[in-house]
Amino acid sequence: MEAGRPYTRLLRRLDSVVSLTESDRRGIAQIPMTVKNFANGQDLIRDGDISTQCILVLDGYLFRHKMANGSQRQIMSFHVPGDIPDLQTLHLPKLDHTVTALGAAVVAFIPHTSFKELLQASPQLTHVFWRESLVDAAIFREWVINLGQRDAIGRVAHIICELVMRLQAVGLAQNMSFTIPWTQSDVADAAGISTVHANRVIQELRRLELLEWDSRLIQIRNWDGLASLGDFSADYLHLRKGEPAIVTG
Amino acid sequence: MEAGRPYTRLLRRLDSVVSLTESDRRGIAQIPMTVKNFANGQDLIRDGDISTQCILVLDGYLFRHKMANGSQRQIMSFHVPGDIPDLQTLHLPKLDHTVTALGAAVVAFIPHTSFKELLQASPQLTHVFWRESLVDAAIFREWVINLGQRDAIGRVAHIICELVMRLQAVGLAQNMSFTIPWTQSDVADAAGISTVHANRVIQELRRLELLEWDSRLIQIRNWDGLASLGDFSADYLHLRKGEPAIVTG
DNA sequence: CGTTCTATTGACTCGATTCAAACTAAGTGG
DNA sequence: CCACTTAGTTTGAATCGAGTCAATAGAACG
Repeated sequence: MEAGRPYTRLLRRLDSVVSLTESDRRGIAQIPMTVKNFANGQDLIRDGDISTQCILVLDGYLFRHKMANGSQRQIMSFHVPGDIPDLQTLHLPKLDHTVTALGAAVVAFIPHTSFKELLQASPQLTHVFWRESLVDAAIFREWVINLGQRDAIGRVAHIICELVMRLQAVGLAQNMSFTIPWTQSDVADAAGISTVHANRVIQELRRLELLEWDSRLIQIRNWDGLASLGDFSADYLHLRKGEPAIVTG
Repeated sequence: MEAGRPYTRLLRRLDSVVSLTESDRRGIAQIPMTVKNFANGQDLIRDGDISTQCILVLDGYLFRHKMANGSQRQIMSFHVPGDIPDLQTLHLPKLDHTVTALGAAVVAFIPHTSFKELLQASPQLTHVFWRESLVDAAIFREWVINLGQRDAIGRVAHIICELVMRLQAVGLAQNMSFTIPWTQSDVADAAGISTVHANRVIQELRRLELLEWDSRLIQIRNWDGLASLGDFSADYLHLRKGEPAIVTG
């Protein structure tokens, strides 16, 4: 497990969005972070909690989910290193869903108080983090489309495409392949389909030679085919280096 | 059509979230706004556009949507007076979906430049608008659950419940009833079902005496029954007066 | 008063779920 | 090292919710 100094992940992520000033980089490097390990399936924060700190993923995966009708779990997002899955708690501290570790995960906790002080002092950083929270929202919009308009195989293909792109953006999907410690039942709950059908869809993806999917290791074999089946276009991820970040003069 | 001074809608909306200072209220009242009318079905901004201003709904409804697989439309949100459906363009100016008028609508355009100046000058207002954009995201998360885990009738019930609550919050759903100029095909595209099935589901809602649905006028007859069928809980709307908004000292 | 939406209905089809069972891999403890 | 357990994957058969196609009925519009 690579972890390094916790803020490195964050800096590397923000660098992909905007060029930070030296003062902003120093501010981030000085922010207090508490590193902690979580085991597979462990909840980090739960639906209904009032949060006082933010979670920065350093290593491994997290996912956000919520129960519908009391028992049916919907996974609403997966999170990769560099993500802050509960950034919204900065201004909306009451949780309306649960954040859980997918496999063993290392995270850093950042107290809201110091985070807010940092943002207060820098319009540039306010822009970058606000933007991050808006990309988060853009991803949910795409998931609405995914669940509302695509059939089962398209949904799963789309989820894989998104993960590859996001992992690639932080240097974690070399050669279009990555490992993720999920089960087919996790895939099913993210795609809004049954576990049995998830299994059939995965087999079909293999049969079409779009990818290899051996337990936890996924290797894309035909990106164009997969992207086309999943109706995937990376626009909504807003990955490229952004527009000028200056707020005013 | 009630419109009044355009910023009144905005102030009234923000008041429900936090208590603004006199200086913030003045700042909002002085922001330049251009009022414009739109006809049913007219696009305000389109997928791919680069936006330089924000849209404040004054009267009527807007909706956001995007095509999947080239031809299937998914509606991802409805917007009521007081909403700023493209608030995200402030930091993410490239549109990844289209905003369209649902029926005749009156909106105010707010230039990004003046909006950003205002926010730059007030941490309080930054908090309030950032929060608004996070509630927007929370609503998308709930729609992910809606489309992923609920059956057709539950989805439509949930959408109705959400609309009632949001309209009520801005004083536009007296006695649990409201008018909205949509067609059953719009409802279908929001719920991710076919038009024919939307029709059957609406008839079933009537038959169960949960509501009356005469063309454009919807009157809830049994809120508890409707909310229970739609597995609705208003938590995710984060409607109540918020937590202290002070960012630092 | 015809044209164009929109709503409604019936018949048929299909994608996906459910239920049930079998199979595989990975521990765990004796 | 082997019996036993448990979690996860795979398969088949029956069923069902929702889609498609096609036709009709109403409402709205110019």
